[in-house]
Amino acid sequence: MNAYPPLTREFYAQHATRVARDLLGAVLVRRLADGTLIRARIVETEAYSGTDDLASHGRAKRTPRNLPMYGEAGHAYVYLTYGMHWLLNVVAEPAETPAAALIRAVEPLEGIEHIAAQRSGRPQREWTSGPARLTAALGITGAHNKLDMTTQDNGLWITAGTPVPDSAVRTGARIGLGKRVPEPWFSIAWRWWIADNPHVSKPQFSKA
DNA sequence: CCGAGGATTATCT
DNA sequence: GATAATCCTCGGA
Repeated sequence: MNAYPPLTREFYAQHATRVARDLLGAVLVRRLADGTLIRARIVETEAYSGTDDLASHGRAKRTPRNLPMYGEAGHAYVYLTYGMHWLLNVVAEPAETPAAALIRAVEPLEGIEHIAAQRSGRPQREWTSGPARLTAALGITGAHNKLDMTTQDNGLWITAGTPVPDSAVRTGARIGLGKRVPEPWFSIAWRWWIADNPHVSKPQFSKA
């Protein structure tokens, strides 16, 4: 019965960098209202952690938008960027510590037809290779903000997959940060992806 | 192949 | 009023 059990709150309560690293290879699961099941392997993530991380929404104070980052680990933090794109994060670390892991890219495993329909007209490798592309493909919006992802009840959770060994993991600077983000935050290697995976958004800034 | 620029709006200063 | 954890299209090489 309980296929695809959600990752535990204890897992998400770890430091955002550990959560982001270990989410590689895990499987994002989405169950639509009509029962359609979509599964996609996580192939790229980023970490945002603490009030001193000047690239994070948690850098300043508590605001209505970043409030979920201060909440309980394992909940979704979904927000709109550039006025049109939804980005999915999972809250990490204990409550009161603003931290989250951004899901940047996934590899479709199941529910391919549904994904293709949402991303029609585009080549397959662009279906879910980007943080806003995957939310569009899986139908994730602001309606999912703050939902608990340690239960299947909300139709959105992550289950364990085949672990990815360090030898297959690459790291680099986070993508898309504003020009005014100071070092070391601008260049810190808080982005993780699976080497040679075609669904990664921008594999080029390679680094072991 | 690549770089430039537009889309579009909630949120913060 | 400016910005933004992005994506897409278009023009040029």
